[in-house]
Amino acid sequence: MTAQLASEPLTRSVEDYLKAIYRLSAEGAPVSTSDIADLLGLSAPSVSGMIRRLSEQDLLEHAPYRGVLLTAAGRRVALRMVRRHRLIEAYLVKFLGYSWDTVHDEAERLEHAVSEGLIERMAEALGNPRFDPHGDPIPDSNGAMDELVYTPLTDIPAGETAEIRRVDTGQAERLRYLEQAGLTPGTRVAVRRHEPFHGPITIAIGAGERVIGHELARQVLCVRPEIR
Amino acid sequence: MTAQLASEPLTRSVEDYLKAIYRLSAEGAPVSTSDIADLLGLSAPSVSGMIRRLSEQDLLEHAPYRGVLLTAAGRRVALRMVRRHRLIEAYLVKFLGYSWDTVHDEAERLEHAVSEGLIERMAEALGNPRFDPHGDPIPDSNGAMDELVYTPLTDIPAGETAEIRRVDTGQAERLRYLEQAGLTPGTRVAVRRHEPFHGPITIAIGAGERVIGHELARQVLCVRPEIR
DNA sequence: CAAAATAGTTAGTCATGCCTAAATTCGACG
DNA sequence: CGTCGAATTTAGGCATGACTAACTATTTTG
Repeated sequence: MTAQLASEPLTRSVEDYLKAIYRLSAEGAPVSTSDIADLLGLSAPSVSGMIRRLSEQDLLEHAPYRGVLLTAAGRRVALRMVRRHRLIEAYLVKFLGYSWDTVHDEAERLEHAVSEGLIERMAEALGNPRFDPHGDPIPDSNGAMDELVYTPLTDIPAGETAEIRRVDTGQAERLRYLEQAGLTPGTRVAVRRHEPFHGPITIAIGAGERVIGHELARQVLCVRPEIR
Repeated sequence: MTAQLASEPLTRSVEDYLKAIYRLSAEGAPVSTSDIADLLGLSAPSVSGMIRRLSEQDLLEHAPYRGVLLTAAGRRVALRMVRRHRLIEAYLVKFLGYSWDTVHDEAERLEHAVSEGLIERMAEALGNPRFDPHGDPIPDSNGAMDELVYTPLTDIPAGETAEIRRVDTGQAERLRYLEQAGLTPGTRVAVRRHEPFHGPITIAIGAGERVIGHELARQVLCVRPEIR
């Protein structure tokens, strides 16, 4: 257990870097300087400098010219920020009338300012939810969280909306089709109509509508924007 | 009207200085460098430096060796912070189970992080209160606020608590008595018992109890910790 | 496989906001 | 009216965290 006794307080910058690196290391691969710079909107040398400071504090490991990986301590900080962010979003949507798509910026600032005690009170007021309004899992105070449960587009009831998360096909032809149709991860769609007997389904996306065959739609994996 | 169009964003420090200066200028007199330094826990040279920067931005006026006064723009910023602070305290007490005396630190950090929109949503959820849990008036979004209404200690019902705000006597003997009894502005007391026919009243203060004559108690002015 | 393109790092600068030490100013008092 | 002491300001330094310019390592490609 890597204890982190009596560490000096983390700055807002440090928290943002660690959260960004956590997000970028979903694949388990080392994270590049320029990916961090792009995500945070900073110059590459600024990131290089911060990487040095963070690795001196054992929050990440740096192989020069190769990239960085979070240490256990760094991941702990990142997961604490993820928990804060997602709980704040859930709270603002449930109790203060924010909508799904407007909470992000507010949470981005608040996550650095709330105390541990306030976060736990908010969690309790929400009934200790395990997922946020975007369907993303909320880590518990130890950093453990549920896996995301993806729902195929075919299983989203007509009239509901969902966000595309993963496309479960390797066929280039299908990927190309989905791409030009705008059906990429991160896109929100509303399901309009299911034809019976495993027929095509009609969805609204942005301004227009699309009709998707059942077989392809089964490979479009979504999350639904509910607080569960 | 001193417009403040397209000003650069204010830092947390700047907001804290302006709020402190506002608090210290209750009398309308210029505020001294050392009073600001004491209140914020900073060295006098640090305050001197910040005063220079703030007066360059026309947030305050500085007469060297004489003290500072807020400009209209500076007062506007200060009142916005006061509004935020008091609304946040009220919100945390009403909706998240904080007690009167533990909200301050949390509000102190949050007041710099919440957006204008969130503050207004919180105000609305509270029913646009005009006073915070300490009885202090909450400025409206234009900076206007009600005067504090003081209640004489004699008018606080038995069983209730109040905070002493002002002592309305100039008699040194009485002031000395109140001082040694611990009955100074800022002290919280609980009223235990009123003797009939304008007799003395018994109050609890800290650990012990005191019995105060009716005439003197009438001059001890309080506010009551309710959200009105 | 070498050169060009790309990615990453080092060097040096700047703004903010804090500090201590050393002047300076003001006001009071003999 | 001069001197002493307290308050204030100036001078100079430091940490954080950003930037640009210049250099170096790696990867891609003809």
